[in-house]
Amino acid sequence: MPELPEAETIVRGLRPRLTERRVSDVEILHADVLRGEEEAFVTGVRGRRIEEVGRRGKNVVLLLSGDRRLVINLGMTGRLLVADRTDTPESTHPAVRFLLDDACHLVFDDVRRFGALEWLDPPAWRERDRALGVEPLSGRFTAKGLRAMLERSRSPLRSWLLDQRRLAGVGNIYAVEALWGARLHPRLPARSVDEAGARRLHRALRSVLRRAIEAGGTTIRDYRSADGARGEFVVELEAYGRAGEPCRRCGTEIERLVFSNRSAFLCPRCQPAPTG
DNA sequence: AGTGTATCCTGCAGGC
DNA sequence: TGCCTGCAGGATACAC
Repeated sequence: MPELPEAETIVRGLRPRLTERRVSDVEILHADVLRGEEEAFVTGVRGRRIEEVGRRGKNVVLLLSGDRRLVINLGMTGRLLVADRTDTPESTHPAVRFLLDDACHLVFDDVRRFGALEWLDPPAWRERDRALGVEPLSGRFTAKGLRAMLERSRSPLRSWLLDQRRLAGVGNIYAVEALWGARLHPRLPARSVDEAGARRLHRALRSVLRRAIEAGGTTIRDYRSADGARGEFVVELEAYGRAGEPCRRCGTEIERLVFSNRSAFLCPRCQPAPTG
């Protein structure tokens, strides 16, 4: 999906355009992207004002009047596009359209419809928020804290990083990139990372996420920001999608390996395989 | 606790 | 040109 940097880029684009706007109407084109009842969703959202536009992990969170939240998980191919008219060149698979102040549209567009839109009251939001791990760019995420969390798990590092209950917002691209940056093998068991390794991983995670936000995220194929722009971080990827190409640190060919049904990429020299 | 597998769904690239 | 397979940024449920 859109991972943390892509969600953050979308949020920054949406914020000035959505804040203080009223949702005057909602049009559901594909009800399967709604979690929960369509009726409840429409009546819950319609007529409310958008007070804040935020992010939690990979989720875009719109705070609506009456302390309700519209939580949007973009899945693999979800987009949130703002447009004056109903249709834009970027909106190829509209699933939900929000009419704002009878003036412009917020379109949730999703080719594969793995995305999910949910309308939450305060208790449901608290529960959702609690289920997600620490924000990796917040001050609460420290190298020490990371080390302590890693010590409690035998899970391979790449799987460990993808679990949203531990860190919120890291997906396959940035997990792979951070592990390359920290010189740690994706299959290395979390608890065998030493203190220096944990410090490198902490630093690499924050660095790659920050740099990706600066570049407006990574567009492989479908991802677009709120105004339809592509994410330019793709040219800065060191490992993800580079199988067979030389490692930019040592020149060794980047390898692809598959586990947990997903591709990982690594430099076999910089990121030595765990022994045993 | 962790892993592999399947599922949701569509599109695209590559091989033949 | 068409058909087939594999692959894709995610989340979740299941069996083992």
